[in-house]
Amino acid sequence: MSNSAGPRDLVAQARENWKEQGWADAASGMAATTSIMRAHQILLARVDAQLRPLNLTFARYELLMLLSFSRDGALPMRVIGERLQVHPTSVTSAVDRLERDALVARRQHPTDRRAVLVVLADTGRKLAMRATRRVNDHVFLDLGISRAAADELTDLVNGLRRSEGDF
Amino acid sequence: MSNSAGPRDLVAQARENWKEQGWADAASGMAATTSIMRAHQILLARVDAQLRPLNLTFARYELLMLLSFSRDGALPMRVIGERLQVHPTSVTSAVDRLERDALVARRQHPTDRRAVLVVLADTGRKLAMRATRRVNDHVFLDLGISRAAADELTDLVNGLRRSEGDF
DNA sequence: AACATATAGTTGGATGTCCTACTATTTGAC
DNA sequence: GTCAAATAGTAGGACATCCAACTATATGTT
Repeated sequence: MSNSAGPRDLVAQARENWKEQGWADAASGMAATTSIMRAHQILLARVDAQLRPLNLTFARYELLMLLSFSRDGALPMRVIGERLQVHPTSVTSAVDRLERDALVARRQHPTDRRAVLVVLADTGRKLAMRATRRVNDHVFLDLGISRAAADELTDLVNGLRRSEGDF
Repeated sequence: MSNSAGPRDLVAQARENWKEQGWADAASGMAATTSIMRAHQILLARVDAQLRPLNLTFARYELLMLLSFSRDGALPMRVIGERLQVHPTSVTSAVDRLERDALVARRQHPTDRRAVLVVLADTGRKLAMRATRRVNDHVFLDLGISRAAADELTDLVNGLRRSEGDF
């Protein structure tokens, strides 16, 4: 019946389906999960659209920013993976591409010969600044929801992150 | 100084960095975006962990469920892409793998020779049911936040989706 | 010291997402 | 009716993510 024209709320639709099937007690979790997936897709697309002209992606941008905020502009691969909470192989992949573009370089760790230091190059630092201006101005400054709503969103996700042992 | 041991809140850390750099007005958007990225990673990992034993992923599970809720257990590729809000090539990719596992089949569209109908196989319908039980019981039923919080989260994301023209 | 165990990174492979380009078919304007 | 423009799918490619397996190095226990 709500099958008129135009875009419906697909999450609400799914929630109704869940209730009809007798899974009402899982509906909130399903709806929240589906919502997060869509929010991720929307925000990643917005950020990547701003970074594309700079030949960057959100993953690589985050890595550059992490380095630029670090004391020496250099961190071991392992620490990068910990901070960004991604798999070691994802760090390898991102650093490969950043190094290919001469934005970072791999260096020997001074004391641990297993470890690899990733050092931020000047070009990398400058590009990260340009990228930040773009994402701040065109994405973060106005997400399309109020600043209070954005903060609430962050708070609610904090609960989820806590349940995952993030802090 | 908050550089003690143990896991800190990396989003909060980033927010502080943003303020220090004079980007305070973009901090809420940055924090919310980063939070969504992490929430996505957490929830996708939980769901996929439940689906892996069934040889499914969230993307393919969603497609199976979409078909199972459809009137005839069949939809054109284009409609699937619209409903799941993914690129046509992502639908092709998912259907390829579902078809490989004999969970769906491609059929000719009755009136449009360009179009492809994806029809749900019995095995696909049964597997979708098993999968739903798993994700409901082990993920959706308890996200690690209260049901009210999950609903608030969905509401806040609704604002973002509205700003994207989702409905 | 010597060996078992843990840790740091990389490689190879599977999957998902998007983009661009291309083919086939349908629609719509003239 | 004809032909340009729109639409449906697919192919190929770039990237990101994870997992499993492997190498090299460090640690710690005896």
